[in-house]
Amino acid sequence: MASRKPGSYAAIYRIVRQIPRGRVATYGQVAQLAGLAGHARQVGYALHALPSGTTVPWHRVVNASGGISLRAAPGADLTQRMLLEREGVRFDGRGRLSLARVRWQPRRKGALRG
DNA sequence: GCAATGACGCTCT
DNA sequence: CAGAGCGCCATTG
Repeated sequence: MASRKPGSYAAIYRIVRQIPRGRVATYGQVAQLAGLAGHARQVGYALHALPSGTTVPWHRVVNASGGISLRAAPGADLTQRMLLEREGVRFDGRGRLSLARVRWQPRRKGALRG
């Protein structure tokens, strides 16, 4: 099973929790922020191990295509989209969102005037 | 330790 | 912009 290895996943969950409302982040972005640059797959793997009563806004994590990746749950993708729309995220006719607009921009330590 | 899998990303067409 | 193919590496059996 997914095994309880929150040791590394903890870093991933920490990043996902930093995602504000109305914004989304890609797996690769979360991975890099978590220190797992290049290991985007592991991010998805970590989220996959999330329980139902998790406090992690996993629905704010999407793939680099700006779309929702299919998963084991037969309707989970719809749930994610619903949650995102509820936060004001607009989807394209093909079920994809404008990453250029909703992409979460984490501020670097220090100086990013913005 | 080897083989197969996966909530992905990038490049080419 | 959209679709298809290859590569990346950790987790699982």
